[in-house]
Amino acid sequence: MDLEKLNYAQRERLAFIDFCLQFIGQIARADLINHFKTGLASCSRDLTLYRELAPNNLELKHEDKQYYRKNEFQPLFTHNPEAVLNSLCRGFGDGLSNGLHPSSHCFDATRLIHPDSNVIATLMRAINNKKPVRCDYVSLSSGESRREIVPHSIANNGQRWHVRAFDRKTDEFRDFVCTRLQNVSEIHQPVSDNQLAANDISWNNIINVELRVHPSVKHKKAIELDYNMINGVLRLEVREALLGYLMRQWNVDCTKNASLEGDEYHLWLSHINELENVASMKISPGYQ
Amino acid sequence: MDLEKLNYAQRERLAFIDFCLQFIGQIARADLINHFKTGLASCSRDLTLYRELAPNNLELKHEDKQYYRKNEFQPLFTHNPEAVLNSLCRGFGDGLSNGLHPSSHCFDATRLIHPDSNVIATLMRAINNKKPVRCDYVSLSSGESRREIVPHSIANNGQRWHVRAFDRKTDEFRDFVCTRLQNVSEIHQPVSDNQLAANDISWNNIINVELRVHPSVKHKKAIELDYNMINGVLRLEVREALLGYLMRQWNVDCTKNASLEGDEYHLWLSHINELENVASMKISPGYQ
DNA sequence: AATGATGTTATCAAAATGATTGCTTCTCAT
DNA sequence: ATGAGAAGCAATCATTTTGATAACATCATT
Repeated sequence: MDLEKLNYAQRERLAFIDFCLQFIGQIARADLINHFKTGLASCSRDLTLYRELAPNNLELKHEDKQYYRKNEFQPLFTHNPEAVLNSLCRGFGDGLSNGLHPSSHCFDATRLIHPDSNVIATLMRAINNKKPVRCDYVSLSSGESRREIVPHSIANNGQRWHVRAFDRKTDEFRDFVCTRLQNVSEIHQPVSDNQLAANDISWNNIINVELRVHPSVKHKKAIELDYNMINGVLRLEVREALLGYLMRQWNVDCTKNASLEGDEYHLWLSHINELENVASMKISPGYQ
Repeated sequence: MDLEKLNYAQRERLAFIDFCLQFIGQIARADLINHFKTGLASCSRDLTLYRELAPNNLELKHEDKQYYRKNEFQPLFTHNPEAVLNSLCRGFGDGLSNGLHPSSHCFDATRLIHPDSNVIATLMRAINNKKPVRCDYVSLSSGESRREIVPHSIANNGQRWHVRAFDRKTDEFRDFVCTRLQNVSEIHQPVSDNQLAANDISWNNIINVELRVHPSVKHKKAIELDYNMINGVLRLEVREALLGYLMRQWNVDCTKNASLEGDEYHLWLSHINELENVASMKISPGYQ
């Protein structure tokens, strides 16, 4: 029997069983019924099929009529850690949210900023259509104003979702915070080439940086483990436009001699291939 | 025709169509085939069904043989913004990762710390089973040591995934960074009550805090929009044990008179119902 | 005007699913 | 210790869904 030959729905249910066994340790028929709104007999069939594919993965305990993960468990599916944690926090099953929380013991960081789904939708479509967008924007520095922007990407900077766009007011590419956009609407006009992503130099410029454990850290190994460093070094390629955010998000000490003090500095920027003219770096801890 | 009456797989495909129209603006049969590995005729059926359910949502453009979102579009499914952005960045379709990235224009913040999937699995199962765990832990303050801990929750503090657990070495509840745990294995022994979640006082204690726009911010409205504040106030209920992380994650100025300087301080802690003895607050910006 | 790519519709066979039944196993309360 | 109850299993059959195929439609391109 081959996993590939099964249909999407069947694979999905098997993956669910696999997931529950691995990350919860147990599964009952009722869980499957709840999640997939499937019939009773189907669940038995699914469990039987799973058992055939992986006989050593589970066993039924009659005390509580649940299937338990056996020690010899070998996952049938590869579970990406990020996706797993997301599933545990928010519920398994993207797209259709049927509210089943696999775990009440897993908590993602509190998000205080929630972009509006319609704003995201309008922006994403405009990006896809290569069309400009008209909106009211409330800037931190200059307050509210009506704008025309030509968006090309959406990115999270660790705190907020930004849209990267050509700003027709200032004639340059800038980041706009998604939650500060209001009354967004696509403009059905063509866009001149110079306002498209290909011309956003600091977006397209990839910077190589090298991070090391901050010298003030007592037990280097802890940080090396966190960042999965090889020989104490973590090499990254980052868009120039996003570099400053990254440094701030991860509290990277950007002084030349790692001279910042504070428990939060676990990393130090030990090398960067272009230090000059990286505008986004101005928000980095200790930069110049 | 009623959405509820359709089976899971069918609803999923309709949700996918709905999602693509709303957040990409278009969809072709090939996209469905790619994603669900479904037959050709099925896709036509799905699109036909979708059209029956929402005749004004899409139209076929023959120039490129794609279905396009119409202006009158009304979503058939509710798309949670967080889930949407996740889908755009990582691909639609949890559980089964078939690698279809709906968008190459959407980027989540760079994650530099990736917990090991097996460690998470072992921890989650131990939590569910209320069992202790033996592991090697590399602490920032005291280095490497063998430990026994009794975990009860996993939480992200904005940067890292932590496991909240009773530490048998220090006889108190503590946070352990998931990536610093090695050689993790469940101990098949019962746990005494005082080591279980119910006894983790600072975890169970919910603190009420009130955040306001930092007085140094020029255009208050921008921040109010970000945090969807009501009358300039954002009220939160936070676990005491996590409060300090939250304050640091969101750069909340925790001085009494909002006296911290720096562009990153958008928020100010204007009220807290218990200020004394909140140990986790010691990492908060400007606390005491 | 022919060609090719893609979508549509109809039809039929194959596969998956739902529902029902009778059975088993084990726990728990009596 | 024993019978009721809960949950799972396996077999069967009806129903629904899906896959495959073919004939046709539409439009852009050449």
